[in-house]
Amino acid sequence: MKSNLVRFRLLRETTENPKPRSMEKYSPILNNIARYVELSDKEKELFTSIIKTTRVKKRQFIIQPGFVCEHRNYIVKGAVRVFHLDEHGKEHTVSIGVEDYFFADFKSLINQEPATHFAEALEDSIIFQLRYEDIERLCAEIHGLAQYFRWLTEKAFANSRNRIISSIGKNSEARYLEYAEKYPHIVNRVPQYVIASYLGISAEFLSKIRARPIKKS
Amino acid sequence: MKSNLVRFRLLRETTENPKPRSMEKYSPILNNIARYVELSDKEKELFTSIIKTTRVKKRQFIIQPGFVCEHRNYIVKGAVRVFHLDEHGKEHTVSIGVEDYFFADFKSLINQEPATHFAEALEDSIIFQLRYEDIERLCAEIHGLAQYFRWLTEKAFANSRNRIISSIGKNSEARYLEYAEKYPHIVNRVPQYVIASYLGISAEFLSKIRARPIKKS
DNA sequence: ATTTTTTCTTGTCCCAGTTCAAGGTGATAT
DNA sequence: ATATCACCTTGAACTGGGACAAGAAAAAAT
Repeated sequence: MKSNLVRFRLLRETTENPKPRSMEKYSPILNNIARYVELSDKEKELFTSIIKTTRVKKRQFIIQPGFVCEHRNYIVKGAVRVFHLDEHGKEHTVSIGVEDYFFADFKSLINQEPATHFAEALEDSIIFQLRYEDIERLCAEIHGLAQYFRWLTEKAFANSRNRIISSIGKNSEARYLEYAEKYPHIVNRVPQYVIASYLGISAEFLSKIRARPIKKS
Repeated sequence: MKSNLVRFRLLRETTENPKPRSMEKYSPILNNIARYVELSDKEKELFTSIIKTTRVKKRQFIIQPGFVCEHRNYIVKGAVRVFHLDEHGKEHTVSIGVEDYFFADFKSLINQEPATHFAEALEDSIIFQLRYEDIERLCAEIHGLAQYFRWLTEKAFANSRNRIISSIGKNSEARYLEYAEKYPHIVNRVPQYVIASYLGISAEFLSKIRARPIKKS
């Protein structure tokens, strides 16, 4: 935190001939950005200067209800799920992500209000964390970055619509098969009860679906 | 279409002393923008110059499957729903909006691919239509506008997450009561079968829920 | 005003998916 | 190696909500 600020100030003071920090570390997220917009070297420096790298162990929480979700989180390595605990103590998984995926309690993040969701590491993971205010400040400054996050969110929003259609339009088996086809790399990497709670069915019933005659995983 | 281009060109040529077109007409959407960002008069001129006003009758389609969703649509007056027809011929309403609401088949819009959804006027309505490329061009030019649409989409995305949680976490009655409390102005304005198909339940069952002892609408 | 269309209600029957319970399997730790 | 924990499977009994059918009521058209 403090060290981020210092690093940032140093960068600004050596604008003429910035000593380039090692950038390979950030190539995953920079490549993601490059798919949408082109940033100058200086903008990349600025952007990477706000990144905090966090290492978490399997089953560790990155976001917890009651605490404001301060960061937009990017998975460099590992797997994370975001879920919600309802009044009956049942878990409802909102998102499951692996490498090259952003996650947050977005309602908490954009309103800077207490979170209602958990984010839990499903494996030992490496996370890039971007503070909310740092992103806002940079988006105000760097037009390309505002565009990047705009497109990113529009894509996420469109996907989310798709998911609503599936969840109210299709039955459990269809939803599972759709998911398994769309995310084959996830379906065999995370526990089944997580997939079940993402699809909105009980773990037991998912097991029964998978045991069905043809087209089991 | 053609006429928009002409108008736009005229504006650019008279930059020094732009003859202000009447802006009252656009105040609903400009007020919406003003809640997030401040645009200069010139930017407002530019923005409103891409707006096409469309009048639709009740039951008319604004978006249809197979056609690319060219516009981001804003409801000035009236009510519109976006829905999807599944393989069994059942309707699934994705969004219901009244005044001061944006709608589109967002997947079609942002990928500029054929739509899979209908948008249908639930009342005689007045719609502002913003072409996809016009918005993209203006967002590239006007930083504030990119920020506006970024924030707008982030809010919509966060809401959409909420809805997923409700749809997989709560039962029909809870979903209906939540909806009725959140959108009281909509629940008594649009047909019940539309609400039902939005909540993912049959029209018959919604009727039964409403007939339940306490807390009927 | 009366006919037609659209929307809403109510009843009966049935099935997809839940809950509870108990046992199995595979990983991790000691 | 064996005990523990995490995860998965299978079964039996139950239930929320769907499908169908038939009518009532409200709105729109003539």
